[in-house]
Amino acid sequence: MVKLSDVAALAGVSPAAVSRVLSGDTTLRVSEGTRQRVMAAAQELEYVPNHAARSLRTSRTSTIALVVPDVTSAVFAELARGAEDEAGARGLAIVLGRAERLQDDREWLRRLVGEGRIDGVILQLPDGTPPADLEALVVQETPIVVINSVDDGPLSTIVLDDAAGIGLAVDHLRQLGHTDIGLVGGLLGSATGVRRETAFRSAMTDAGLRTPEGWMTRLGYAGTDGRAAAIQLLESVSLPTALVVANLNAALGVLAEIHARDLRVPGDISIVAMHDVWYADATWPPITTVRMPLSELGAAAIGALMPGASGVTHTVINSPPPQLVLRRSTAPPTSRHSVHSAVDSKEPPP
Amino acid sequence: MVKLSDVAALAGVSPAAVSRVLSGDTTLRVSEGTRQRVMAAAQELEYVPNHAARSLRTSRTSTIALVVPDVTSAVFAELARGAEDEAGARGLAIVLGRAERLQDDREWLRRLVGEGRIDGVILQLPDGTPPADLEALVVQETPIVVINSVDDGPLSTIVLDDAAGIGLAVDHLRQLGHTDIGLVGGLLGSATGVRRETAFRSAMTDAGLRTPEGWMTRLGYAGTDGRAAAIQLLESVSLPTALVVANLNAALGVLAEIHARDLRVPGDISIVAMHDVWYADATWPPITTVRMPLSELGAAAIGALMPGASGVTHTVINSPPPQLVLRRSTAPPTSRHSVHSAVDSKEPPP
DNA sequence: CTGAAAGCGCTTACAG
DNA sequence: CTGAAAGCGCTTACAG
Repeated sequence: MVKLSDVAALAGVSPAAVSRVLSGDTTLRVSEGTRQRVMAAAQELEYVPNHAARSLRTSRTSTIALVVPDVTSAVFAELARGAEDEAGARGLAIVLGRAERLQDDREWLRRLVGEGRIDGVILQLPDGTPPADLEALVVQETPIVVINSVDDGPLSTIVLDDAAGIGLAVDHLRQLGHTDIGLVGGLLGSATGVRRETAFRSAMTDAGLRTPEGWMTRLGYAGTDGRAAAIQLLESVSLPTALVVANLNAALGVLAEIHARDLRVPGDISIVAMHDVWYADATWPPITTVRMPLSELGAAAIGALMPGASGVTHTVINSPPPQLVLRRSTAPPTSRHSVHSAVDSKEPPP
Repeated sequence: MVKLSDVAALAGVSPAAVSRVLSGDTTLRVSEGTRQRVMAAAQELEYVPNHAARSLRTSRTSTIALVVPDVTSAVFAELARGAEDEAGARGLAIVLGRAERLQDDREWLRRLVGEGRIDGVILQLPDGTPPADLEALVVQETPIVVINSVDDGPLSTIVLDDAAGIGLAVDHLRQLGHTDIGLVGGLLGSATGVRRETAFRSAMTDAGLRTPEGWMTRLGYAGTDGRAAAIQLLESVSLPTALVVANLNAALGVLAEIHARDLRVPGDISIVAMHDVWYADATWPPITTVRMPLSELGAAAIGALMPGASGVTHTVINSPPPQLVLRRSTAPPTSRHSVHSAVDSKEPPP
């Protein structure tokens, strides 16, 4: 490997001068002639600075850890792309980690940080992580930003504008004429799940509608969770004419169960799901979704870890705003449901 | 950060002694008493060696780059898990990269290597990468292993046992009584696609069956590719009673198109797909798949980059062997197809 | 405007 | 059996 002193020798200057020229200079204390010679020499030798040496000297690693609970989740791919692009633009590398490790091997992140291998951590918490586990992370002096999970607490957070996204979904169904709308929600204890359910309730209230408790499930974001939710919902006495599904993964399960019962989407029931991923367009019918700014979330997370960023902040990403991606899983309700059945299903005591 | 000399001071020995004790010692030239004192001191101070310093000294980084074309692909998640577990066990970190970057920014990998940030590269090539691009990678002295793509050439390769997987799928359909079997294949120019098509042809031949060219498509692995393939297939004069789909992603698209035409799976047509991913169980009907040892592939790739590994090798992962995951998309053919229609569709010249 | 020197925190021949 | 010393390749006060 060619090193600084090689370039210096070729350019006829000291290594220090080369270092200064190549790093863009602090106070530009180099003559133009010298600068030219140095640049030419570096180019000719294809000089690339050694990362370990630089890191040892500066205590900066230009590396960020991206820790997520589930690489197969609907949100990961786009999130990772946003983070990667931003990282690339800043010359940072991204180290991948699974959030399970935080539990399986509590030393893992601590070791990564302790070894001085990373400048910061982007962390998406598994649903329902207790606040105590958050506190445990805070001790490390490495900056951490928690994404797509909690939106307050002792660590910096960045979340999506869940209220806007859910609002869009509800509005869409309203405009189609639906009044009986159910929610397939996230797991009880999921921070995004809570935000989305709250947003759903308030959007319904704003529209002058009510949703019986029986039309809202909280079983989680996975495909099987959606299937379980659909089983539960479809056994209600009365059915909603439309469902807002808080995550596209769950929507696949919902769709499967509806098919299994020989009901029709959107004929018997309309579906809108949060997050737009390729397979929303590869199901039958293709699913109408709300596209959320996930790559922007990823990019913002990188930004939040840069030296400039100050203290603990709580950010909501709402640019570009959530966008409805219209496909074929939503349509006006059919006349089968002629009665406005949105009433509280208060069951009599047994 | 506590450093080696701090531990040495507390233990009353030289830094050199601490280094030797902590690194497991070369020739164990330390008295038991000293070793105990050193270990105790390191533990008490929670000493973690600085990675940059060690890396600068040893020229090893304990970091592997994992470069893939598509994080949303059916194979990525499990592959990454296998690689990550193996890496974790060896104390390595994994840096994520997208294969697009190899084209967009040809400097990227070169820079990563040049900076001395990685010990090796695991690379899954985008379908149809020309061999010349492979040669370009070989110049770097950092070990590279190409996975899940080509199975020979100037770089080390690791692939799945595609022939065994496809054989399993064909056998399953045969046992159900199918004789008219089509193939939804990978992109023309996809190395795995070619292997799977070859395997399909030979499995059919072994079974004494023939598949007309019109029942074999080569449009790619994505969901939309599967949809396009289904459109093409379903417009044949005669239809096969079953399809082997070379990738689960494409199978979603196939399923969607079949639904769109109001045909039934498996009533009208059976489907088996390669790769078992969560959404195979979240569609309707759930899709029968062939599970391939992807996490083992990931782990093997890490192993292939370790110092012990010698020279260019070409490996096929076949343990555990591919496994049929029976779901509801396959069934015996219905009597509708009474005639063995597997004949070459040699069209007359126009 | 530029160079000589120190030092980041390790590891490892080389002595003793 | 253990220590003193050199050096990995940088960056950056400090001189001049």
